[in-house]
Amino acid sequence: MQRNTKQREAIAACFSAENRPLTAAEVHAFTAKDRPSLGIATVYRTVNAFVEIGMLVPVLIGGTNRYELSAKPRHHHFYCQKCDRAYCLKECTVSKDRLAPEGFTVHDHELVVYGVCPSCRSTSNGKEGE
Amino acid sequence: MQRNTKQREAIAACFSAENRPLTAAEVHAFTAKDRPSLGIATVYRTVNAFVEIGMLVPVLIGGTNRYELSAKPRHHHFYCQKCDRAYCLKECTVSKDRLAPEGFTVHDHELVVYGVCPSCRSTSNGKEGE
DNA sequence: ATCGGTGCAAAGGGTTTGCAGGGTA
DNA sequence: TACCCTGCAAACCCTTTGCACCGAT
Repeated sequence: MQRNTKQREAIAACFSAENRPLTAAEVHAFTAKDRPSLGIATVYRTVNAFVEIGMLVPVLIGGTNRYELSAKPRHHHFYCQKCDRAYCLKECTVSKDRLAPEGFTVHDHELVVYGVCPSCRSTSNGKEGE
Repeated sequence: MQRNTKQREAIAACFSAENRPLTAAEVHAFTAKDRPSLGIATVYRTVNAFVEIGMLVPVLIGGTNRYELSAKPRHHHFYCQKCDRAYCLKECTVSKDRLAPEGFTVHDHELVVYGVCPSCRSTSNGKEGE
């Protein structure tokens, strides 16, 4: 049975607040403001626990693992090549039929759009926080 | 200027022979038959060099980095969740317009289909362990 | 008082890099 | 011969794990 701790609350809050796929490092950075002692290992363990209970789903884009709230309709993602942030896009527009040829069993699919996000485009900063 | 070595030949041959995105570990395993002394570091360096000269392109799916020949028409990929192999699918069928909302600059996109490949489906071999 | 959660540090995979020696041009 | 390429090992980054302590129930 899971217990409620301040750390878990802080980690869960990140996902609600950002509403986009986050890496463990991003979560760790966000929680550092309120709970500087919260270790990166706790972030990983908690995130994995949240995935197991179905609260988060893994989003594999951009090399590092990301996670987002599972309570969202099917959608795809945008990856900003400047700031390495992932964003959620609107609902899925990919036609489900014939995604793969005969012989392949299709379980799922993911569409990732690469480019530059509005924040990076307007400020032409790069890998900066906010 | 690049030099032709047996190692580089062997590495390039893997991509021609397999015609699908390969990880460094996969390339290393293939070359091991002919050139057991070829180190994994050489695979990484060579693959990165091939990307720089435009011969290979990175394919970021499934957690580990993969690479494929760039001399192929636009297409997407299938990732087998059993054997961890990536395959190339037919040409792109995603409509290019409205991939992202206002404010986002779109450079590229990638559609990944997850499932089980014919080889794993028929023989039920694969990674086992489930 | 339990027993899951946390912090720290060390361990584990994947990838890169430093260095000395080897092979191509 | 010159210089790139290679092998090996150490370094790095991301993620997981061991262990002792903390704290929610």
